[in-house]
Amino acid sequence: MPELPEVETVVRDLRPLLVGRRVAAVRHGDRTLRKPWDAAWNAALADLRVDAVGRRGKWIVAELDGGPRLVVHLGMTGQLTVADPAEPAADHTHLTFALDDGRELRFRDVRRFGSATLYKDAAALDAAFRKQRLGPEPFDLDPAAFRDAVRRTARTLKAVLLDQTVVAGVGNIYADEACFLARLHPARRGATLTPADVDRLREAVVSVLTRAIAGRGSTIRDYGGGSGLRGTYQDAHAAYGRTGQPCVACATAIECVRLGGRSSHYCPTCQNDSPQRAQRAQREARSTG
DNA sequence: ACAGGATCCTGGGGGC
DNA sequence: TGCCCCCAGGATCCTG
Repeated sequence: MPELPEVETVVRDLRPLLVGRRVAAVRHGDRTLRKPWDAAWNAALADLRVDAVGRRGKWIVAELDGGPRLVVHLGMTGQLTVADPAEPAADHTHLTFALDDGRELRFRDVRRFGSATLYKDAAALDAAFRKQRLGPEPFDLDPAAFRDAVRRTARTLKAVLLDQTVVAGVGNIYADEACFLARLHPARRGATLTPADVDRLREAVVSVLTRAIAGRGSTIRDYGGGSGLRGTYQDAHAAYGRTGQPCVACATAIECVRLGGRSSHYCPTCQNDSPQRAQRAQREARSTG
């Protein structure tokens, strides 16, 4: 579920509640997550203080004193919240970290596509990110490198934007929103884009993510920030989830197709990359190398 | 090598 | 009401 803006919101909410706190105890359920929680980590975490809470792509990273890194991925339905122990834990709460101030950090994930992992130090975490070839943050994208990555592939723009090795943090909502803003059809093939097209796409990604963070992300169904508060950016969506509704720019009905196994929403007028136009763009792309 | 589909899991909503 | 099918903010493995 959560993409970069939602993960960033969770991090910002949790940071003041967690930094400086120590882990008093860890409890875990018996249902396995995408990566199983190792029971040995319960003892490894005991008494460690949280020094920092951050994010890399869609991964939440808590830095603990002495070096260990607790890394959480929310998958589709994950929720990470701080709660009072008196408040009953919701179904599908898999991990509970009791804190030294009497509160609890809870990880809940209905579909169990998420994970929580403890790395022994920063180097071990870096190695894991390198192994999965996690790409750059959208805000740090090198324009030339992004042009190369997009124009080198025959995949659709939708697939490229969802590829975490190209850019980290973009998911289904913001891929559609970025394509809309850049006026590029999500089914367009990367290799058919001009350098200017790719630059426009990169700027659209940054713009959409920045505005979504300011709106605390998009709540479609499960997502809430670190305190369970809903996001607001769903109200600003121009494409995602708006099938059949009028385009905010031209009033044409938004259409939906399946790309890379994901629903992809677009305006057939504003994002009308006709075959002729795509071919022309491809010729230009070849001639400019 | 690369692109695209299947798969993991649970729950909610729509149609009959 | 019940059932069945489809859908869902993701990542990874497998196939052609």
